[in-house]
Amino acid sequence: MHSVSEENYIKTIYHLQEGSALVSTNEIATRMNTKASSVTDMLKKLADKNLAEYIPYRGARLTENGWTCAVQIIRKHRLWEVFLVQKLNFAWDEVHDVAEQLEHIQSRKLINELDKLLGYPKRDPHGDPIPDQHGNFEKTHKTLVSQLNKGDRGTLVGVMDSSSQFLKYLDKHQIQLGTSIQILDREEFDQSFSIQANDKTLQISEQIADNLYLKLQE
Amino acid sequence: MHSVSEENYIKTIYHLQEGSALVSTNEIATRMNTKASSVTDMLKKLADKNLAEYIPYRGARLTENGWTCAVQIIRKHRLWEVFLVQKLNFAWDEVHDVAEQLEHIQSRKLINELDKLLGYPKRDPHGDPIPDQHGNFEKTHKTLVSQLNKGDRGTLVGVMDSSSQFLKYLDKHQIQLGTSIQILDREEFDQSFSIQANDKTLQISEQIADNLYLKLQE
DNA sequence: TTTTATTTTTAGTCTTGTCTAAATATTATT
DNA sequence: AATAATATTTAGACAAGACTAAAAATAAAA
Repeated sequence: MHSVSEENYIKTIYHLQEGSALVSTNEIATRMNTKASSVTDMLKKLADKNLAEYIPYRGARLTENGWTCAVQIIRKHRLWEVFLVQKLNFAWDEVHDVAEQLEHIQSRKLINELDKLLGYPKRDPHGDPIPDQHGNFEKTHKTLVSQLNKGDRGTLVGVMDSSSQFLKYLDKHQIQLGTSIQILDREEFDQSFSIQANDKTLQISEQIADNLYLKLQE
Repeated sequence: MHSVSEENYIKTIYHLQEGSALVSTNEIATRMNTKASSVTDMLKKLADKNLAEYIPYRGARLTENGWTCAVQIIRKHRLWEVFLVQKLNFAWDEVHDVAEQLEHIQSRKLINELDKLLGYPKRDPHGDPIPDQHGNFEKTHKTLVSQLNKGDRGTLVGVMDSSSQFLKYLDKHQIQLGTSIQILDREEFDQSFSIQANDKTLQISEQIADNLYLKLQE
């Protein structure tokens, strides 16, 4: 088995890695609130264990092994999130920290039974897909609001940032997964948007538009 | 918060401590499969944090603080055990190791909501009482079979050893919590017992008799 | 293409928790 | 009460993970 630390690095690399590109030491350090030197140390360890490929001064990427491992951690994280919301009355902005602890519990049976208890959910409370036992999961095709144009419409299917702060903002404006959203206007000056949600018009900053994923209506 | 290691020591001392007596370094070491020297180190740490009172060469006992902490860990452990059995189809001999991991998850809300989900159970799957939020729990008065005499009878309310091995033995003989047991005879030679359970007569060794708790019938 | 700035790595240190081996206390035995 | 046996502590070492500061490599700018 892998240590909690190793698992956290694997998860982080997974999230930062796009395709087969290398992830830089600094990116990992920033994301994990740690120092680049610590990352270097760990990348060597992960490479030794054949979980990542590490090219000095260039960065790292997950191996097949590492990828499999990452997907299982993410499966656990997301299933626990569903559990917390569905069974334990957590709000969607409260689940992340606890799930971060729970995702490291080691027990195949535990996680598969949890999956069954929850009815084999396909999505977590933030709209992210949940891998099954074999690591397969739906690829969502979703677009950031910040990349849309006037007139586009769709429904909210995910959020980029799942910090409590951001989710509370959405709650305040009654925006949740499934909410129908239309782009009314785009302000060139500050890249802010005017959108329609819940029959109300709302001004959102570029930063917010950068964290909302829509599934477009064709 | 306390580290996982600290929590494990606190829990162990709690289980070994009878009344306000001191628990010896060696007892702790044996129970935890570790070395006496490691225990000494940790006892100093726990004393510094005011979780235990440590008297060199004499042993240690929990402080008020340590006791409160222990009870909360035990509350978590036992609630998770109930969850695993009731909601995730675990057998009573499968829960211990996983609960041992889960008991260290830090979230007040998590554990209280879990308690609610389970209907505020009073006992875990091995018959041990579950402390409430405030640390209060039923004191069971129970007696080890090994201390009973010919003719005594009662119902099984708990087991001392909750290892998978032992519990599987009980399963094999269809002995479970609530099973009515009568002491038919006691063999002076090897301290073994002849008991009646489920309308069947069974010979049990002293070791087994040492791990079964009965609530006596008056 | 040098020079400068940034990124990454190395070297050395620290903390937590563990271990072994040796030293010291305590308990049991004669 | 002296000696033997057992229990406990100290001293020193190690592994995992993290950090700082300095060195080396890469990227950007002049």
